[in-house]
Amino acid sequence: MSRYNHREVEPKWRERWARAGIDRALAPDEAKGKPKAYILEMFPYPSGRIHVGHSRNYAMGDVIARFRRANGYNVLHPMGWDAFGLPAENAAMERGIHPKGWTYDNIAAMREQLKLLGLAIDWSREIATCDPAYYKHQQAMFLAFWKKGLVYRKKQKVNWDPVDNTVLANEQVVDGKGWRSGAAVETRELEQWMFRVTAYADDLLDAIGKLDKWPDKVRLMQGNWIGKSQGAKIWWDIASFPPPLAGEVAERGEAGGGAAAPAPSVAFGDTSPVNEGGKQAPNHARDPIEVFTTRPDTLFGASFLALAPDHPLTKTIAEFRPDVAKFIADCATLGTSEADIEKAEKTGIDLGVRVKHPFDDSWELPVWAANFVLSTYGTGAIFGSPAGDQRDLDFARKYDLPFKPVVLPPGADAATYAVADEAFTDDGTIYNSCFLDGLSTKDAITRAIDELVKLEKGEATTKYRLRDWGVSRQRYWGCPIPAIHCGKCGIVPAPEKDLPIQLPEDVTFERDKPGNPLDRHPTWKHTKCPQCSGKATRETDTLDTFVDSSWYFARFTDAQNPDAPFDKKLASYWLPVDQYVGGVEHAVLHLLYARFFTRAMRDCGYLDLPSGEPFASLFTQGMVVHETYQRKQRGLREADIEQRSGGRVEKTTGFPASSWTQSQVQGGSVIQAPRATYFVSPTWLTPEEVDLRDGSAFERGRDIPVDVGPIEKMSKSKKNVVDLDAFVHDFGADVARWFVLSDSPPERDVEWTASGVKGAWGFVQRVWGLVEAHVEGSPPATPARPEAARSNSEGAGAPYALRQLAHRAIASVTEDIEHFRFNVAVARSYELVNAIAKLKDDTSAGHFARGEALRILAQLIAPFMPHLAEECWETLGGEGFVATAPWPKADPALAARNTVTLPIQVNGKKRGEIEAAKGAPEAEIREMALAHPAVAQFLAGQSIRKVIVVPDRIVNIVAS
RNA sequence: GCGAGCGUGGCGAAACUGGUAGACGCAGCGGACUUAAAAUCCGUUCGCCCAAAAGGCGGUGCGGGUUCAACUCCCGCCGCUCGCACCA
Repeated sequence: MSRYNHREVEPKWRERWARAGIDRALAPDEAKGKPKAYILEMFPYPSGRIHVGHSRNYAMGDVIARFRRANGYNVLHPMGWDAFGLPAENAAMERGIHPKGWTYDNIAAMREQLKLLGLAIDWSREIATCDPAYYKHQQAMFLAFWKKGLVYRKKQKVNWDPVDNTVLANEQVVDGKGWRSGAAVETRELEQWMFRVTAYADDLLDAIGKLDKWPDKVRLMQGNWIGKSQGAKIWWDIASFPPPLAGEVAERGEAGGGAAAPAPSVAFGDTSPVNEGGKQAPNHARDPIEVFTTRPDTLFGASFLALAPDHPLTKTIAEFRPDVAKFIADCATLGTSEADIEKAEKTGIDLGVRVKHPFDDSWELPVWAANFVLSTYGTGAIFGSPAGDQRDLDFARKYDLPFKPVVLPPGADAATYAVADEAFTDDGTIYNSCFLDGLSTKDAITRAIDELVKLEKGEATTKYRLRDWGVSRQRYWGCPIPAIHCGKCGIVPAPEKDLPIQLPEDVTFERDKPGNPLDRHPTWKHTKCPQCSGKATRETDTLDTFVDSSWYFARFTDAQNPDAPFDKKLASYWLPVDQYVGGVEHAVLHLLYARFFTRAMRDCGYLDLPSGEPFASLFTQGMVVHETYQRKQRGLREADIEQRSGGRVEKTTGFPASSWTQSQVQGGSVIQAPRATYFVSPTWLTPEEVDLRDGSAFERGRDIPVDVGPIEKMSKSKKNVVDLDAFVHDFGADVARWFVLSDSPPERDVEWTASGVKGAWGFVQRVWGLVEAHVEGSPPATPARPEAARSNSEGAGAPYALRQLAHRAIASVTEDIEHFRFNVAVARSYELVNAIAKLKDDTSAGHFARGEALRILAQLIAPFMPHLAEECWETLGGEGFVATAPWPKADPALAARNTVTLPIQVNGKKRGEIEAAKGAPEAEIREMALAHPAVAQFLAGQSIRKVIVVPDRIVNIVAS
């Protein structure tokens, strides 16, 4: 018996598959009635090298793709590269190489690595988003969106990442820090290119309900992100300004402020003004204050208005009131991290302004500025209704503002009910509220809005947390935005015939010169205005790379089309993606943008896809995690680290690291390590550099003890990665694939361990051993007797039992793959192998059963371990490729159980078992159960009160 | 704070719409083969009681409940993970 040699077998089959072209997706007219299946894994960023952690995602998609193909589907399973992005520029700065060279080198290396895995990918459709042949179409699409009014420019406060020197979308800011750099995000005012995602806010939200093959978690996250709330806008008329300032403020207001620039240009005719914010400057001194609320029913409980610190009126007042100016400044220094928000006290300042209550002209309320009001949500102004909102109540108590309850909790007595320290925020009955008295919360909301509309003091409205997507990035390595700035004509679209607008290759990257190399380029941006032919400059911002990944799945349907992003018919045939596989980290960003983009493409005529949904089914897989290792440093000890911020002291235990800098310490808190003068940055070691023996870890070859750190997601930075090439060389791609799918449910993380690898390796050898033994063993003297092959219920004996088990394995594995229970499918395969190994029967019946079971096994493991399966299939005399052989069908007669083992319980405890024919009548079962000796013994001296027979399941006898 | 998910042997985990808890793998233990080891194969492995077997008792984070029957359903806690977060 020879050892299975993956080093020969694996490349051999990959070559044969490639030569036969079995992975190519068929054109719709070639498919001849085959249903289509578009299987896609989130495409990788070409960061350098692939490690085994990446392989899980692709292995899962590949199992599904191969399974669908075996089941007669026309499968599209493509691969490409999300190739624009910052790491390329950082590499350029660090190593003086060009981002393009770096990216394409990485792509070449990673393509070879992916091929090593034996994935059934149609490589003829490979794309890279940095290829002008790709981004040309993206630029054209940008122009089409622009024409449709889905693109505009806006001067707005943006999230500025001071490390990456670029703007971030709201979705890219996590806990006040850049999602990539981790640096605290600053606020800047910049002219931005925007995508009007909010145009689809309602549809994006409603359609979530139809995405029933998406994880609930992701649907929930998207719903929260869009954050729809229905309520009312209310306009509060100004009653008075504080006397000394009133005249002055009113006068300034009269002058119109002049802050907002006039709209400079209109592109594509009147339908789509490219600049927003060019409206008539509001007069903050006279215009009513607009407030958003979801609870207009509590209007009679209002006791104050509160404005955001950066609300225009607050700013206006601040010009005359140093204390208000100081308040604004104080609020600005406050951090935005969760810890800061939690600790920050609610503070405010009376602006001296008074407004009239919309329902009662004589009722005047004070206007405050308050730090807890957000300028970015709603209108940046609220009315405080302390009895019905905890925050308002705290605020009112602190500043001695009045409050009265207006919502009576169910069952409470109006005469005695009072609000103390807890606001009542639920629904109830309205009282103390004039014409709303006696109404339920729900009815009162409607009634209040009706009244507001009648008085022209407000209207019903819907607010979203979702905001438009700012796509401008001040970076080089991205898709150039096809727009031209002309002194005369304003901002005009680049002519379509000039696309692609290509990135110049002769650019410089210097660490000390932040900013955009495109902007610095001596000639690139200078061009002619397409309208007046005068001197003009190109837009030097590039598109957020999330734009690139928002439509790549559509490009795959027609990847090499030079004239269009894709053929409408082809895209309509393949889309939506039937199975999308990727990490949860994209639950909001990428998936939301892609959903927006698909709708926009549909509405611009690119696609026939009524739903606008790109991904019919989504699976979010868990990561591969691994222990981390750190070199022990002399003098480095664990220490208690005190972190003070505000009045609170938090103690943590850890290693003080020199990489901690003040800027990473939020809000002026101080990190102290009481005994520590030994700040040492950790030196991470790769698993290869570490020897594990006797439960301790040592640096390989040097016998220096190593600290074993927490188990974390495999990542380059922590070095806890296992390189794919080396692993495949040592153990083979099949072992890697099998292992990442076997140990944990796919949605959960799986820990990469040496013992797990050993198990997978052992399985490969065992399967091969059985196949070889079967083929080499002396064939039985007589040919298989007919009864061995018969698939009816008359069979008996060990060979027949094996046949039954094999056919049950088919049924089970098929179900398991359908439901993404790969770990269970793996367990079933082990059971089958165990059973095959156990059959010691050299008769022709045994031989026949073993051969059949082995062929079934080869087919069942083919999606997981395609190389091994192929080698076994061939050795067993299977026809063609196992990869393209039709998926086995379980013979119902064999898979079905004709007898069942029924446990007999007495009072819920198992006391015996009986064998009964499947579907045997209840009365018969009952007799058998009561006759069971052990059961009878338990029943002695008791009277039977009830016998429950669950057909083919269980018998429970209730006795006392 | 709000929302979601999870909690099962030494470990990763199974258990279909409530019906034999711990399939399968790893590690462990015992054995075979070997001069020996590795590899491979066979057996065994939730805990407790009993000399052993047969058998019994307990057992799915904790406390209650529904049910003939609960890992599964309901109520109340505890713990962990993730997401959102001063959202008006």
